[in-house]
Amino acid sequence: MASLLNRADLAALETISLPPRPVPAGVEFVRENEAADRVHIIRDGWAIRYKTTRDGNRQIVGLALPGELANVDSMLFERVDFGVRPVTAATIVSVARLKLAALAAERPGVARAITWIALVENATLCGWAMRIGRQSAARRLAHLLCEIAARVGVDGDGGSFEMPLTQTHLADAVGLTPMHVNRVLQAMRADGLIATAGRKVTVPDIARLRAEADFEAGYLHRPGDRATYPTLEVAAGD
Amino acid sequence: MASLLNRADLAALETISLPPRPVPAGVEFVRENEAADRVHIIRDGWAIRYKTTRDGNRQIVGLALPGELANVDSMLFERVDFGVRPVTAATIVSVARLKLAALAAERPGVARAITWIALVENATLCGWAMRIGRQSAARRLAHLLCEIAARVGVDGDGGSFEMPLTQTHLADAVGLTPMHVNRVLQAMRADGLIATAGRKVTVPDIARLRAEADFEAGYLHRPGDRATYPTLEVAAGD
DNA sequence: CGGTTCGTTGAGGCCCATCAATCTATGTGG
DNA sequence: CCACATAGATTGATGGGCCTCAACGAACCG
Repeated sequence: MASLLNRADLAALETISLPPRPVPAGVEFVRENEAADRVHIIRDGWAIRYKTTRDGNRQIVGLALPGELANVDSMLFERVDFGVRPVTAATIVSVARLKLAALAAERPGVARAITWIALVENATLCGWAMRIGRQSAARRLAHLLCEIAARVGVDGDGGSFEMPLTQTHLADAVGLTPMHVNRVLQAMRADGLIATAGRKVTVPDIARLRAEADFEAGYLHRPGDRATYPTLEVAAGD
Repeated sequence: MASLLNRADLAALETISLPPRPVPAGVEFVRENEAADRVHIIRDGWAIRYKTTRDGNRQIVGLALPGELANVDSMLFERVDFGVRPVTAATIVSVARLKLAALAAERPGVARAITWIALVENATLCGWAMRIGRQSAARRLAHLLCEIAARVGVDGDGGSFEMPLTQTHLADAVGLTPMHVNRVLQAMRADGLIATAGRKVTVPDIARLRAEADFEAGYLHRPGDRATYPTLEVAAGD
């Protein structure tokens, strides 16, 4: 969010933001199928967006990492149809949805940033749908790990990162059972595609993992790919 | 699109729109993984958004029906990572992406409509991901039919509608093979959940189909659910 | 140090994919 | 108006990827 706004827009956003608030791990701070009157920014920790089926299964439909919005949808929709909860203890900053909508109406830069965020989520979800529908368990998992690595900024061989998701979370993200995720991860470790130690994941050869996953980072539109950011208008202030 | 804009915004949009253009069935007018410098509105006909895997499989990630945008993403992203093609012969109206972005920067109502559209696509994609990842073939198909019925405005028992998608399209939308789709549709017809005649689908008992599909229309945020549309600002002009 | 969450292992089975035809519509040109 | 081409729908046999059920091991934590 912040990196998409110039200084003035950011200051205006801070004016309407509530003070940071801690949320314990696992507490559903956006309730599935209930009204949500605030949009939340994850300041610290990881959160999952998920939907639950009537028969009790869960599908994770997105991750929110530090600096990202948990529920943009709430800006325009009174009711979101997914839940959000932190995986780890988290800190969030909240904004009343109508205030955010009003700010977006006043400030084109804010409106643009919101649209940008929504469209990146869109592209990400398209990819998830394609992989869940059309690719093997191994490829889905490899891709999820590539996506996470890219989002936490790991981009070279031997890079490692903290990965607070359990195998059950991974399963819910890629549409598998935890048992199968476990077996596939074992195979990936045996192949040397990844190494794990506790909650830390290491990628010895990122090109190989990406080849296995058929991963290309473009859809994430990360800062640094500013080639794709139209120069028409405001750029980041700093 | 039109129904989300007031008269003035709509007029402004028309100012920058190119004249309507026919596109034959099956012609990919937005190329997967290539630059797209225009946003297209489907005036007539149905189009599919899809992604292709390296090994040649296809996953449909969205439908664009008359009045809808084919590729909102192109407003902000130079390159989209999905392709779009009409299923039937279609007519489209195009707008240069930078002109649309500029219009959105000038007119909050346009920006809001674009965001609205992006967020509805988001909610729809979340649902698709959940069903592909977590639900049975029968439920996925039933839900897709419910969604289509809702989007074409069929809402009562015995309603019927033209459905130009082939069984292969349906398979690509729900992540199955055409053969399996065929078998599941046969079962649904035998159960009396649907009836088909050529390209026409009839739903004898929509409540039963929706129960089978676990369908709730809320996520589509259709006009008529205006309860969810914040009154903060512009409403439709007519 | 007992409870709880997470990871791991194994056996068995089902849902849906794969491969391979055949059948049916629709349309086209001679 | 019919022979033919082509796309789409249908059917059957077989197999595999992943699920289900059911434990057990390991790590964490108060």
